[in-house]
Amino acid sequence: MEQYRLFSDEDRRVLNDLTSKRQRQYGAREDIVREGEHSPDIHIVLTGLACRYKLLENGNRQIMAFLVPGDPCDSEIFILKEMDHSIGTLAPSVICSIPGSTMKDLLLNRPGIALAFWWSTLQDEGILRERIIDEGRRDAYSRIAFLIYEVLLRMRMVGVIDDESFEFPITQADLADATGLTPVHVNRMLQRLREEGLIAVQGKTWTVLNPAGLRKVARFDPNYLHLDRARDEPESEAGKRLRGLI
Amino acid sequence: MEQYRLFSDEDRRVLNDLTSKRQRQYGAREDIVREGEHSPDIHIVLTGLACRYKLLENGNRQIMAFLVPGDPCDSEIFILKEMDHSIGTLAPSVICSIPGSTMKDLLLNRPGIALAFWWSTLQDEGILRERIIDEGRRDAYSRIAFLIYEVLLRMRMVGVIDDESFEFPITQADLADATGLTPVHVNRMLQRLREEGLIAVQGKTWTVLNPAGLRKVARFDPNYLHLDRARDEPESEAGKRLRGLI
DNA sequence: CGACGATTTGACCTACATCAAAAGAAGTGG
DNA sequence: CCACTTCTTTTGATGTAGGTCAAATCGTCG
Repeated sequence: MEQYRLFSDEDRRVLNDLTSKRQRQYGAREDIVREGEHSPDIHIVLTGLACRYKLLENGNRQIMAFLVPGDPCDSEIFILKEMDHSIGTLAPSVICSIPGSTMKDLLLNRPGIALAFWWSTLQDEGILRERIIDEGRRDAYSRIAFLIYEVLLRMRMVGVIDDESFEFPITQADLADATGLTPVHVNRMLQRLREEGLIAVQGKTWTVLNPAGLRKVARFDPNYLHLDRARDEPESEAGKRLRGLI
Repeated sequence: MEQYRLFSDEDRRVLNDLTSKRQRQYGAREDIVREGEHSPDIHIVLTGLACRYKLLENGNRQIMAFLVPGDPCDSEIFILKEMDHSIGTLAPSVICSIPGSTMKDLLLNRPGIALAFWWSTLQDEGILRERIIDEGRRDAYSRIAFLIYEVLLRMRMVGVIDDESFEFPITQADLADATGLTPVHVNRMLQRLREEGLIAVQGKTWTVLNPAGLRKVARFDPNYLHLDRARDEPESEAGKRLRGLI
């Protein structure tokens, strides 16, 4: 979250405090909150990989967003009666939870932290909107390229990687659920991306061999991630490092 | 916004005050804020119809959301350096603006109003997620049915209509931009919806002849709109009226 | 009335889906 | 360490929803 603004020492202390308590280890493919339940807490992914998804009547699953370390899952969700989607892990992950009452307090009484959460929400919305464009107007090949490029960037943003390789413990079927394609077609598009020398996959480790090429195929414009920081805020070190990539 | 929670008299007064100032009349197809600009204010649609959209490199336009009267456009957007999408009217509309500084103040110092804005943001996100499912997993016919049903419901929510007819001054090309289909195909699907006796369109007035039928075709589950109000909040009159429909 | 945008129709084409089966990986237990 | 199951990836053949292109009709507004 510090991507967006520098916290005061006090804010940072409060956040570190909160996230170090109430941690829980999840296995792969476990639900954190389920559609229809009320979620009294909010959750933050600390390590691993999670996603928002929804199961459809016909048994299909649509993954609507990936959640990488540092991502808060719905900072305001506790005010709702029930979840309109589920959140689950894709890989073994550590998730921490913060009680809704504490969140409410933070959002109303700690402007610095509230601002960071707002930024995160806005970024989330941006990502959702971009996915709509993706599905509406990009073909399968660019769509998958886009998704991979976005994950690369987000993993770099939060500092879990430093180069072009990242752990992405996901199956092609998951990717199909996220892109609205069939697993078969995802497979063919991935083959093409590999043939073109854009990416390489060994086991769960994905490597972007040609970031510029992948970005071009994806027609990726990172403005929706709002990496340019808030107005009138000094740039963080992490931000500077990231700028090399985009 | 009162859909979500009842305001105190004081909150209502503040909001009425703010929205009655700084109103501006827009024609059809005018931009309110453009991608790339910084938006120091937030906007609220008072009458008419607006949308969020993005122009793509190839000239295509993707409409990502419709904004009906009462909808705040990005309550927190003023904290960002620049917009990642544009907001424009589809029909002549009255839009009011609230300065970012005032918004910040409201969000931090008026819990009642802040809560209503949070709810609106969460609903927005829900709508975006639903659109992703729509494009990813529903066929063209249900997709259009879904969109129409959602608009009907949202118009009823905010009380601009009382029955199954509503002003929806949109072209089939707009609808194509919103669904990720071609105008030609939108046309054929609309014909089918009319043949099946589900809807009728005369000019800019759309009528849902068979709400239950349309809802079934759309496989519409309204949980993502969170009409069930907040936890532990008494139900509003508007909410009760609406419940008949869903 | 003329003109320009919106809707409609028809013919044809392609990206992706569907179905089915083979070939690899990878985990499990003996 | 090997047989066995089960999940994942890959390949091939075939089908179809929706795209593309082009022209005709319909509305509406100056």
